[in-house]
Amino acid sequence: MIITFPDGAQRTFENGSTSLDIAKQLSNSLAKKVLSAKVNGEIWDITRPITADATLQLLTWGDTDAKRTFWHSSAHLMAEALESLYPGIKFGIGPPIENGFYYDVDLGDRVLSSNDFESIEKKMKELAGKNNAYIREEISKSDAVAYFTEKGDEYKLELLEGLQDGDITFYKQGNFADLCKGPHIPDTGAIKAIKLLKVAGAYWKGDEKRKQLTRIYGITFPNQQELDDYLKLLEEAQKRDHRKLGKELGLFTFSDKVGAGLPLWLPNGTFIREKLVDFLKEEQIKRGYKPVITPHIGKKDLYITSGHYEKYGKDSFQPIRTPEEDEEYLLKPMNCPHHCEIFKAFPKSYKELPYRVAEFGTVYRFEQSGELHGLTRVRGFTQDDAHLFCTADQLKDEFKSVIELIRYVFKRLGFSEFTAQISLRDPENKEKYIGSDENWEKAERAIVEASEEMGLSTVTELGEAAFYGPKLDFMVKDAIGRSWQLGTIQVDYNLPERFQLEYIGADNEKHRPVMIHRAPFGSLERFIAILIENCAGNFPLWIAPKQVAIVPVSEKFIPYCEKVLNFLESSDIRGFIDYRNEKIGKKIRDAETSKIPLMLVIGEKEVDAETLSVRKHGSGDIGSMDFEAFKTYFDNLLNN
RNA sequence: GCCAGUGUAGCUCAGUUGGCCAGAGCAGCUGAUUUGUAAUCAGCUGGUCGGGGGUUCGAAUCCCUCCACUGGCUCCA
Repeated sequence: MIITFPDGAQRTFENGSTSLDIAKQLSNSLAKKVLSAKVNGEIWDITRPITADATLQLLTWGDTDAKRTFWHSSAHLMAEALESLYPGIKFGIGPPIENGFYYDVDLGDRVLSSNDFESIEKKMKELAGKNNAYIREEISKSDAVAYFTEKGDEYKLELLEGLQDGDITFYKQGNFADLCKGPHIPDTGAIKAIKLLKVAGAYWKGDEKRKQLTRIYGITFPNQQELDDYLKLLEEAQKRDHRKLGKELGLFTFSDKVGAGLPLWLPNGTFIREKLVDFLKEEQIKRGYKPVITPHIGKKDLYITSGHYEKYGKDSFQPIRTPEEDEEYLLKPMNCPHHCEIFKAFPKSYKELPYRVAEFGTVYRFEQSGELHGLTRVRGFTQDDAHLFCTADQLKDEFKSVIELIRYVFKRLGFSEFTAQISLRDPENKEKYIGSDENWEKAERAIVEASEEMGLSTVTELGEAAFYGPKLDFMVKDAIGRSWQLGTIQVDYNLPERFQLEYIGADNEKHRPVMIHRAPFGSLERFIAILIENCAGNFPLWIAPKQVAIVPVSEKFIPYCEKVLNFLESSDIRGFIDYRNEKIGKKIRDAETSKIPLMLVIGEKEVDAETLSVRKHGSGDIGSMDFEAFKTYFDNLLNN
């Protein structure tokens, strides 16, 4: 048979050779490293015979697919260890994930905590040391059902229900057999370094109405060094956690007395926040947005009209009642209903479209208690919200303009790594969505084309659209790899309908506008959280609350420092003098730990020569320069 | 909301199987020191051990409950 390699090279091998055989013939060192193989585009066990001409790519640890194979096999190894330690437990699913793997198990009445990790890891290492082979076995559905019936594992039986006879495989290693389509590494011996990371509850099939299983997360590596490096990386990431830095840098805080999920912005955090708001306000005005302001509450009726009350009313903060008339008001969970009323305040002509109203609107949502998380998931937050009312024909251009804005914002704030996701409706379930087919097609096409024309690389997800329209979301990862949605652009056919929004067209007839919700930051809280983690607290110079620390060598030089401060102020540079009676090393250390971008050390030399001795955060002494040179240096950093 | 874990001074953490008046470092305050590129020295202040209830002669430590936080699950207009 002829095997074609990724570089296009072709070689003949004996029919029935496995990928491992082939690897051995190519190079012994390669054969030792290969974990799985892509045969005709499908990931296979390397011990599985290839029986016809095929394309073959040998996968080693560096390949994501090989890692997945390795971790999938590790999940089986953990399952084997668990079964041997806790006989009679039942298994859900145990897949590889981005970093490691997990297995969902039903432990019966047993409770597992991280205290048990050590004994499980020990057992896993013991089993791994046996070099047991992972053996693939095709099995009939009836035999598979019989096996798990005998074992009493209702979860596996439920999984079997969804599988076709003839399409079912088991993998066995040691004393453990699992329903699994594979592939796996050849044997457990390759798994050298093992670390269990966390336990969590996870609903069976992700359904909160069903039983909660115990999910155990772990990660494994082919050698100890890789594991150590990984753990080190996690540790480093934790230092960037916005909750930690927020405390250390005095950005924000929470108080039990005020309430969970209700952030209190401290002066430094407020400074950054206001810088961002001013920046975006200015950019929006340049792009034809009109700032508006609406109240924090609105009558219940408003949200009955918008439909939010029906969908979220029970799970929201409950209505506030007026003392006498017994009217009910809700804390606003969204700005759009108010903005719809703004649109309706005066009759609109097609000549006024697109009509763009923008508001930094604070909203309140009763998030589930287990969901609250630092600034990324809170109960009171401010959206950089705007609503664009336009005609269907204007959709695409509006989208392009918002994409441009979001990319500009991300660029200015150093978000180089983000993903853009287009969420379209599920073509199988069109009845789940509001709005006509024609409108949906128009809107979806507008999003796809706008993204293409802007050169934005996107992933498209079918069925992820909101019920009221398709959307485009921008996601950025936090310090520990969780992905958060920041910027968003959403088309809405629902609210214009519910609020009976209209404009007069060129034909002198009434028409319904389309509405776009959009927010480049998403929420200021979440955006700033991710910003903190992205820059590790070293904010871009233009938003740093304090830009320059003036550090006198002794108090004799304070008059000169004040002259320096005056100069900074007249140059629009935010400086302050460290007047404390401390040694110079201490003052520098404090400025470094509080991540002040620049320090000016002032002593006798500087006074005599009318210069400044500049020190940059993280880089140390830069050297001395005169006032004007410093200004130039600063401006360069500012515009970077 | 669910599962598991955690909660000691403003911050980071000690506090052995329940047993003197609950400790340290940093921060803060006072004083000395006048300093040349990441921590000067000394003294002092500061805690209803998350809240409430219980067991006990005795609880930071054991039990119950509520609250908050951490990691997941579900949710996220």
